[in-house]
Amino acid sequence: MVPGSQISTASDSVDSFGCPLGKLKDDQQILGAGIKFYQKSSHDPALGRVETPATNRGFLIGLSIKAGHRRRVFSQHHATTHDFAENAVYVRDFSESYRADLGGAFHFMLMEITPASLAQIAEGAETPTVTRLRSVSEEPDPVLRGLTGALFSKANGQLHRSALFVDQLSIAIGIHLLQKYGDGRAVPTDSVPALSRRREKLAKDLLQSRMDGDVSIDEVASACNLSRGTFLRSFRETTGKTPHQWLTQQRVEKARALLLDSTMPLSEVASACGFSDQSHFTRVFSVATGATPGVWRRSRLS
DNA sequence: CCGATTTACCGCCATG
DNA sequence: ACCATGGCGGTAAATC
Repeated sequence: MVPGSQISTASDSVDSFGCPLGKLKDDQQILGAGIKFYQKSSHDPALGRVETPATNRGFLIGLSIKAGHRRRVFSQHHATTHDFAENAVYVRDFSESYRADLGGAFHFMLMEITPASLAQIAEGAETPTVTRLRSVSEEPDPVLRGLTGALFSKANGQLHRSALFVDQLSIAIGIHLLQKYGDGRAVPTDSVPALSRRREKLAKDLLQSRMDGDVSIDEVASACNLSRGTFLRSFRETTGKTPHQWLTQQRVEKARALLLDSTMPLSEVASACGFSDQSHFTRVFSVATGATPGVWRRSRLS
């Protein structure tokens, strides 16, 4: 099961992520147990366009080592800009095509993992089986930074070549990825039934209404004709999150929008998103985004 | 599914 | 005035 490790340096014109290699100053690869690791960097502020068609390669996790990278990601009808702080992580699904313009310095750890490898790691780790990761952009992950840093660390001026070192560490990284980015669904565990489509929508709508009004979990559960306990379990099964975590995510998303296209002071943004208090808002937002609301807003206004 | 227990979050305040 | 950080108690949420 262990493929061992090897290190290579590619030299084609475009790497496996559609990135023009001539612009890359540093490009290293390590094959771990079920995960491919890359470290890539460039100082060229105009890296140009990256494009990958939809494939079945699984998932790509990117970790920005240094702040200052920026990319504009194009989807069907619109484009979004992302600024990467230090240790910011993005996760994307290779089954969706990807097109982006890169800018600013670029220093990334990249990890590629297939659904099969995810399942295998989950099995060995006695965690709920997960074969998918949720899409993420710009979440801080210092733990992942530490782990991948160790992987690419140098001993005696050279990268570790011990297969055992690489394999064990890659498994540890895999477990971390599962726990932090796994999206709980897609496993037919009939012991924990998923929420029906209808109930899922109902529950989410009710939770949303809580942005201003007030709904308790008990009310949502009974609206779904479920006991509190089974509702919580099923909700987690289908969304991978607790109702609260899910709601918090919605609130932060709304806050991001308001911060960008309004000049409301933070205290107003806070209450508009269901945070009754500025300090609490700042705290939650920072955890979710990696930057305080004020810093985040200013960094987006240029 | 229910009840007990633990955890987390929220709101409030103080402070720089 | 505005924003960031931190402590703290009560309570809803989540787990067992």
